[in-house]
Amino acid sequence: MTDCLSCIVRNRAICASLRPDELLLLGRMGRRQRVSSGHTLLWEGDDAPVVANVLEGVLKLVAATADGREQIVGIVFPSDFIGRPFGKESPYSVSAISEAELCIFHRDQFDEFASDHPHLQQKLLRRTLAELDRARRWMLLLGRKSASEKVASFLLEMADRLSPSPGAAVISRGFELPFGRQQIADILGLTIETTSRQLTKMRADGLIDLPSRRKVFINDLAALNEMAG
Amino acid sequence: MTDCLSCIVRNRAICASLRPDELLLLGRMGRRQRVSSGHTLLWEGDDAPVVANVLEGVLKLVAATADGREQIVGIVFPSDFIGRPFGKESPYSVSAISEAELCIFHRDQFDEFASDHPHLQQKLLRRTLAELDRARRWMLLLGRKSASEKVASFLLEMADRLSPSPGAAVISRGFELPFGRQQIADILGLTIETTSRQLTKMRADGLIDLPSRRKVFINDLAALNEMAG
DNA sequence: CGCCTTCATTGACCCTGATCAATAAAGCCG
DNA sequence: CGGCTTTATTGATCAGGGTCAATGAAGGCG
Repeated sequence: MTDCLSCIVRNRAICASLRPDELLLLGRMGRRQRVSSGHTLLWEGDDAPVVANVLEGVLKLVAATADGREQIVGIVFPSDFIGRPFGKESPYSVSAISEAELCIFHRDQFDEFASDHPHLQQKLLRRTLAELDRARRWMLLLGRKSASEKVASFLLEMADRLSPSPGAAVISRGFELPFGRQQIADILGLTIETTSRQLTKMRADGLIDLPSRRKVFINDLAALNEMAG
Repeated sequence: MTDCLSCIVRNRAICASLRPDELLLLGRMGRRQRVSSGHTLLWEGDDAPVVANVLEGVLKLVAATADGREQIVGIVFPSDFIGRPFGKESPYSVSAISEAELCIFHRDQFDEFASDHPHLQQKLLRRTLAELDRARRWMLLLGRKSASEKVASFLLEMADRLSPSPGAAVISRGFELPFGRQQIADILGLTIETTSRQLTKMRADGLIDLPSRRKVFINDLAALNEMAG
């Protein structure tokens, strides 16, 4: 079974409004694919003939300067969308930062399907607007916040986005970041050293615990919120 | 005549796909409004009961930290859209930075109209995707570029966006920025002093001319491109 | 025209975060 | 387990850009 019905069906955020026959049609258009951590699906500036729906895993969107400095401009979690419907080339590269499972569509085919299904298009619009809001809040962080404010904001955002259900007590149970230190630095517009120092200081001050490289416990949520500004 | 048909009709980017009767209906829903420079239409965090279409003038989208640092997260030119279709509260404030003329719609009414007109919704989706791409390129600038790279990138982007028609030789004729120095600083995540020093240096190096406070001539486009990275 | 306000430029100094370099701790695999 | 690679931490130093302060130039208006 090469189609992608099961993954589409699971993605209720996008497809809740489709009828069963429409769902079936969309599912048949998709192709399931596993990608391994570190693999780059799309390169910045290349033609992007596909869009995809993320089932499992985490991916990053990376923009880079000519001399190799990198900025992560988006983080893609399960049920998020990759690629540029109605677009041509991808303005950033897309790489998996963990094992991931995708449902891939030919862009033209998907665009056509979307054009014929206003409800799907409306869902896409809502998600894109939400993503734009998130990007803009991130611009405030990148342009105006200090290193400590950046790291505190990052931990709070991750505690929120990594919660399986909204309001779940992911904070009290701690959580596991899908990123290494360099990737956190690339998200925050910092160096790996500054990121590490800030985390170490927050642990020393008792705000957080770092039981392993990627695990985080938040001890003092109020102080962290204060710190994030 | 309080309706807004003429301004809607002019906005071909959004409305090119609507039939004449649909256009008329949409035009009747809108209300024309002039706003003066400096006036804030929407406040960050407030409920935003309207969306609007910009006819004339320039507006800024501003996000701010609790202690008052500001970052401009979007610039709104004529034919652009303001507000958050399908959203509730505005995550940033919207202020006019020049005399502006808008066509304002009640959000609920507009949402309903959009839901019934897939072509309009598709246009909105395309614009939102383009805006998201722009925001993400800006994140690279904010997170990873030096002051001189930021200012050079800014001048090039403005030369491009202020061209009346794509490819028009706005560069050779020079152009007038709709921003003061503080606003440029707020766009680039710099201070006004650093912005001023960079511009002065570029003029001293012969890359640009600054015949008046807001006018810019680009003398050496290649060098500026090089500098922008 | 001349006063006054706003906006921009320039200078001196300092601090945050980058850079360079060394060490330490985890993961990986035979 | 022990060697090897990758990733993270820590230290020392430096510089880009922020901060504070003064000056200068434009625009607004009676």
